[in-house]
Amino acid sequence: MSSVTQNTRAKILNAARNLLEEKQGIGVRMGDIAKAAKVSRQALYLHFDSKTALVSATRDYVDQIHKVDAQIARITALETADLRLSAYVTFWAEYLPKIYGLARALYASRELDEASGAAWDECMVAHFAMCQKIANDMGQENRLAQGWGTLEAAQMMFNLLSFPMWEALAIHSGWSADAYVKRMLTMLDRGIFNGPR
Amino acid sequence: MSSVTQNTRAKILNAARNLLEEKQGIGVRMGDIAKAAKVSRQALYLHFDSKTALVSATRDYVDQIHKVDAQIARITALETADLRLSAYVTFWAEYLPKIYGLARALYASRELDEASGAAWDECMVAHFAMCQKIANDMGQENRLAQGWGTLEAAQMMFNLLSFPMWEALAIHSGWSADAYVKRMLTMLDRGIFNGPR
DNA sequence: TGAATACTTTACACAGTGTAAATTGACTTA
DNA sequence: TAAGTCAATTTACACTGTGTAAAGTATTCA
Repeated sequence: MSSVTQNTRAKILNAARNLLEEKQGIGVRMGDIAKAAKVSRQALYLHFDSKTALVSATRDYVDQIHKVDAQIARITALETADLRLSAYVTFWAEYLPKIYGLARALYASRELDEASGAAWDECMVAHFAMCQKIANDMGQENRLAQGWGTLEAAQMMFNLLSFPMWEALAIHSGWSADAYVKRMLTMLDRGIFNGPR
Repeated sequence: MSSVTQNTRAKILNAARNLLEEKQGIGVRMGDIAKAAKVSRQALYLHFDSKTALVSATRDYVDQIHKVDAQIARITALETADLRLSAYVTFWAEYLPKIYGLARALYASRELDEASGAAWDECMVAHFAMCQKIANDMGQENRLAQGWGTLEAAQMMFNLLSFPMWEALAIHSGWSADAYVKRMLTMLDRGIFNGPR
């Protein structure tokens, strides 16, 4: 009757999510997730083909919880490219800490197996699309600084806002979210785009 | 008589270097290196404690071949911070492709074991020191833009010139070394430092 | 002759992922 | 109540790659 009747798939996804965040994405084994979800390790393979598939599904699940799609839509609907840019960087700085463990797990195994790499790339598609859109809009508004095409601008922006860059600055160097946003916008505004207006 | 009498350690280091570059740092096993060096897999452990130690030693060896120390000394000796900055970015853009496989191998295993992480960090110490030095010099010359302290400037510079950033732009996005240098200098000059003079 | 050195050979322990198959228990349907 | 279905469990094992251990071989040196 009550929502206690959680199905196994959801139990696994929750356990995976909690464990990945708790351990910051490193050294989480299938057996650990199974134990946390109170199912057998084999049950995991009944629902997901591989560890990569599980982590990937967990990311989708978390994105759903955070209503990422709606947030992106909101940002896309903003009036000017400037507004979209700063809203997006702000969103990004709030989003990354929420999925840190998950992102780290995916990013770390990215090089090791084919499937992980693909899973990571898939995550990054939406991010790159947004960067491309903003760079495009800036181009339309004639705001690209000397020496930048829209593609190169998008690529630089994409990498400036990449996960490893955020991790290095926010986690390892201890920058606050505000400092991160402010300085990233500074770099973008001064480096790639012509000052507002 | 001839230099054919290469000792085993050197044979292993050469094999490791060639294989790592050839395979771009991914999927190179101890057995593969042994085979390439024409020694037994166990001989590797006679000379190096672990795979991480071997890769790390290979990096030292390659740095020696490329006379990295001398290059760094040359750059440090330049007159102005501006000259040092552009010489360093140029050096970096020439150096990274030469050690791509090696760097990728170290970077990828960085998260997995303690020792690899330490080995990577050790590589990065010199890089960060140079960034710090340049940011410092810029500060001395009163060239830091509004909103940047020397530490934050050094951190941003360090990460802008990080391996994953270079890899993304030069390898994945296909930027030429020239384009990389030019755009990085643009970002640094406009984003962090006040224009020349 | 005999000891030291450097390497080889063979064997194995260990971790973690993924597969396979037989078994259990609960719920459905006739 | 019996048969059938489905999800999960249990147990066992294959596989990969790193690292360890120990006995054997070949060369050099004294």
